[in-house]
Amino acid sequence: MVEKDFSEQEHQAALNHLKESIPANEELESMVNIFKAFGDMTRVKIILALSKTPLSVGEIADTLDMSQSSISHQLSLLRQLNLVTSVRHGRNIHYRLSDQHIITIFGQTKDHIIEDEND
Amino acid sequence: MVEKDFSEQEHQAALNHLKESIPANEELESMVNIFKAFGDMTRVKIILALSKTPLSVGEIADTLDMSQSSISHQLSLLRQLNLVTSVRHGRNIHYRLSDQHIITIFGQTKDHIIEDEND
DNA sequence: ATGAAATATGAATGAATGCTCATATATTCA
DNA sequence: TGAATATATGAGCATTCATTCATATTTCAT
Repeated sequence: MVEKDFSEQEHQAALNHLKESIPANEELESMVNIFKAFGDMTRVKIILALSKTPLSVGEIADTLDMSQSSISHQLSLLRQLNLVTSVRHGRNIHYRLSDQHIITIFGQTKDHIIEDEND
Repeated sequence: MVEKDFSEQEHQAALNHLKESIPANEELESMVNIFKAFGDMTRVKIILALSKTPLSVGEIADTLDMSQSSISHQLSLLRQLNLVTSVRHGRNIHYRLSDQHIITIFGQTKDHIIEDEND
């Protein structure tokens, strides 16, 4: 095979610029961290619960049948990533999703899965 | 506080149905697994590279400056999740994204991050 | 002030995970 | 067939991570 066909040429062109086209670690890290946050059943459930209504830590723990401590740890992580915000109301602290974008991403992913099942 | 105000009533109503409104583990698991896959720098880079052009294992390893073995292991995981597909071409195996949905999800997440930086 | 209730936090532990190394498998070519 | 090239795979190791347990902190009620 002396001559490459056209699509092979395209491939070569893409290959040449590929290395530079991939963003540096620092730029990708926040995205990766958000996906990491979504990659845990407990956190996904917390987020789904908060998508219905703001909730206190205790309410989330009750809803998910999990310990207060575990939920609190996870909320702390979600808060660090700005995925949730918290406001104290008396003895309770109300957590809510920081933006609705999150739910859109969930929906998009569900779409991917559904498309997948139709094979 | 004898009477609850209106938004408090809404909250109670939401709380009552909350437990049932959260999907069972089996239904969430595939979503969580996809997010887990996206929650790793190497796999994100592989996906971004494949979003430009189909690539062989070796080409990916070269592009990302990582070992053949490591890339192959990760590709195997991405394949299990139907995020990529592979076709053998002679000695090489060409990997490609199984659908463009994936890139949409990445974009959506980037939007979330950008919105976030404008606080 | 004091006790109770809600939440946060640090340390410890077991499980999951990513990489490496060695090796197996598959394909081409001479 | 046999050597070379590309990819896959299993075991081992170090690290990360989710939960638990014990305890600290904050706020309310009395």
